[in-house]
Amino acid sequence: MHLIIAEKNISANRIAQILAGNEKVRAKKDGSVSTYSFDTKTVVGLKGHVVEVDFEPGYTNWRSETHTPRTLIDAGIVKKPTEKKIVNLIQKLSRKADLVTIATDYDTEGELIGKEAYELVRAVNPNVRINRARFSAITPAEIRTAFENLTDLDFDLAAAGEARQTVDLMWGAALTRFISLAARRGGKNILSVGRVQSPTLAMIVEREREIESFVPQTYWMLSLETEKDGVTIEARHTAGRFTDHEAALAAEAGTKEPLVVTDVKEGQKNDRAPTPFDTTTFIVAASRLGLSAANAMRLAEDLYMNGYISYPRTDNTVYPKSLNLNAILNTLKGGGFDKDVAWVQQNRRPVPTRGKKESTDHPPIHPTGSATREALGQDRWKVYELVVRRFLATLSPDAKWATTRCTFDASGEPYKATGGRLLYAGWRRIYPYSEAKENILPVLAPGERLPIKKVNLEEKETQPPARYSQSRLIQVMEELGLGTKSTRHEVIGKLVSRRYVEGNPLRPTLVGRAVIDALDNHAETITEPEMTRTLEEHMQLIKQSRRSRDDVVTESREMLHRVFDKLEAHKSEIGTEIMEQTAEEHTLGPCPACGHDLRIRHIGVSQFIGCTGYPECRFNISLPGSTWGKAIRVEATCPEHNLSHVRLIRKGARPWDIGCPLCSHIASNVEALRMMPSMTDDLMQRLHAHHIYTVSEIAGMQPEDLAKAVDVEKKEAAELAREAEDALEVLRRRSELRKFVRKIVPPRKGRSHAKIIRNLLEQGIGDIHALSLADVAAIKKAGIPEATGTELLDAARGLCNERALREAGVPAVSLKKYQAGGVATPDDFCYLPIPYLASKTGINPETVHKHVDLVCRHLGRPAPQKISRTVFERGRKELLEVPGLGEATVDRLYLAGIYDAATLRVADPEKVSSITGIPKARLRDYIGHLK
DNA sequence: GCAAGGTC
Repeated sequence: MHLIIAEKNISANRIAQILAGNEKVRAKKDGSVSTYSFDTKTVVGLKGHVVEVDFEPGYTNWRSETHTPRTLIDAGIVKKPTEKKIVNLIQKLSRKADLVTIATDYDTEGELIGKEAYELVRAVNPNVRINRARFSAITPAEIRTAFENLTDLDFDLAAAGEARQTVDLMWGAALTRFISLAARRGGKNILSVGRVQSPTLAMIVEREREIESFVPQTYWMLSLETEKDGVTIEARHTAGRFTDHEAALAAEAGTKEPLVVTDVKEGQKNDRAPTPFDTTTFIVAASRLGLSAANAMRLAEDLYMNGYISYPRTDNTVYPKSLNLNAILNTLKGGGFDKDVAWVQQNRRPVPTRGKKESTDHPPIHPTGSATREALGQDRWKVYELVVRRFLATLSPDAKWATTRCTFDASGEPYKATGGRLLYAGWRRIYPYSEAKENILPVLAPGERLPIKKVNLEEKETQPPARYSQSRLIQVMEELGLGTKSTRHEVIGKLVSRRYVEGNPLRPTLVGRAVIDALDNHAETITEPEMTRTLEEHMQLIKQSRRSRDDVVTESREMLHRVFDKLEAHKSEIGTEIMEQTAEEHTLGPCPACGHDLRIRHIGVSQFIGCTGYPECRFNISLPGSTWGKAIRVEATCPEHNLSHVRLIRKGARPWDIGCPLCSHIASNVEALRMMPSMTDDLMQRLHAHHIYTVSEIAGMQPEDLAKAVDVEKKEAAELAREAEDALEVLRRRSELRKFVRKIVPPRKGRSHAKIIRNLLEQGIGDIHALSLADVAAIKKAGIPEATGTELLDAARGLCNERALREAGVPAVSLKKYQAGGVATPDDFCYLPIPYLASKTGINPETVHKHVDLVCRHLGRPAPQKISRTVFERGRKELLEVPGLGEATVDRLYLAGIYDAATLRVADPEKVSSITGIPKARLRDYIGHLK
């Protein structure tokens, strides 16, 4: 069997189809992994890297005393499978193979991925022949040629990739651990460091610094308006920017009629058709359509997986010879682009445009299938149309412009105007994404005199450099060689998720700045793109067998040791610097009570806003628990309280904007304060003026302090505190009700618990006790369906009964026995005869009496007489001696208070029968017997 | 819990 290993499933399938020719390919799924077989060949796709490098065991504990971050530099490195299913399948197939061909992508990572597959094969089949197919596009011609000219795996090329892996892992992991530990950050808040991410972050930080330190310069622009044949012409002073105001004013004053045309130059300009899309230019073009880098890539991958466009991760801007451009045009025919395709076929440029970069891995991004707007949906269609139009544009002729340059003299002051007219639209009729603005000047001749309609002197300021947009950053990263076509957009995502940067255009956060500061001061190697350049040079040498992988890695290890010499010497300094700089991230502004800073505090799952003046100042604002989202500070500030706004963020959920924490605190407590009977608007204002916002604060205050604060008598203050206590109690019960309802009523769309509680409150149901007394109709009105409502009522009643009995003093253990015997309510205790209770629960009648006595007393009812155990047992015996009277009947007689011969003898058969259901005749027999 | 690189 000939096993062919491709880089990914989709390539495996296409390689199989091409090699099989007319033969049918059998696709088989083994678990979740597909194989494609024909003849004696089987093709299987990897998933890129199926193994990952990691440190040898023993380095998992970040805080280990022996395995410190520095020891990671010299730690052994192992490869471990990340895609177990694929690894197992490859090895299973390898055992049976007599030839293995590695057919991964034609680039460094592809060679490394190929070598990983090679090692997996060798591990189970040491003797099988393994060779390599190299192709730069999966087209029939390329694939066939590649398989007719099989070569060997290039181990030097793969070793270059391995060197990169090792260097990245040890630098990244060691520095990440060091700096996170120094700044005491763990879990989700670690501070990551890496060869690509750190220089990228440094660029964003650097740009922000430039913006902050930018000093705007004032300058002046001078222009005039003239007119010919009713067309306004704007001409600018040839001096351009005037930095000297006096000079600008003088030029303005000197601009006088006559205005004479001094020169007219007509020319032509070629407007070159755009070059084929690689990943970066595609992302830039997509960002003009309003798509973020990550979104553009997601949509492109989707289109690729469904066969509409070619592989979207490429560095190539030159169509390979093997790519059949005519066939692609034919594929697009008949669809929504029919007219455009026909035009391109008729007017096609002799050779397609080509960009500066040419590589072997994949062709430029181009359409591969025809699609409709309906089938793709809005966003995918936007991207598909962009790819199609770009492809067509690269085959279209250049556009041509007629240009006019005109100079004027206004009594000695020189002016100029330029015009442009589109002579031939060429590619511009296909590709409307970049605007081409025409400015048509009227026909002018030298010596002609024109009127001056207006002279404008505009004062302007130089602008700071712009922040990086995502797409601009990706362009710059590419220029600097940072990251790859597949990873650049992910790096930005990583910086965002580490909360190093935010917004688009990208701004660094305080954490982002602090990390770059620390690294710049003590480990600048990792913040500079230079490191990537050097690494690439070294990789180049490895590829050419001029240096070994181990040699390059050893050199890198030594460098990292020197970096650690510096870092470790300044560990505590680095830590405090980062912590001090980032503390601000949680600081919101002045405490209303004492003026110190308010700060967001996170303690476990709970979070709140506290005062840095604690414990002298105890002012604080509670926040929802972190399950609702982590509280962070946001840009906006409350003009009234001068506090930063707060937001709760949670993965996968929309952010919850709390806004000004103090405004929100006040608003959410007004209702509770109004529950106090003596509360007035005026009183509330006085409380707020003293930074007292909650009923619990009022309840917790000393009357004299409260009296002083709101300027009332001490007696009144004491009354206020009492009212606050009552309000608190109501609130406590309300919150208990909320929890209770939440536990029993499952949440459903359009039926939020908040809404249910509101409805219940409207009906006067404010706690569990009130709920237990409600009827199903009322519950239904609150928006709970009947079945759930009944369940809710039963649960509420059960809980209230149990509470009443517990409160009366019935011990928990006995309570369980009563409940098991069907005795659940306080009424049961008061009205059921003691012998019945004792018999039903197996509890000693004397104990039962004690419980009944407790409950009756609690309810203010008279307690029944005590029955001793001996009386009870003797009575039972007496009753059982009556002929025809059995155990079951005795238990029923208990219900009517009959427990011995004496009580039975004096019983009224009529009454007893109605209670117990025992026929009157039988009762008369029993009584007759006793008499 | 760390990187960057493949791919989904």
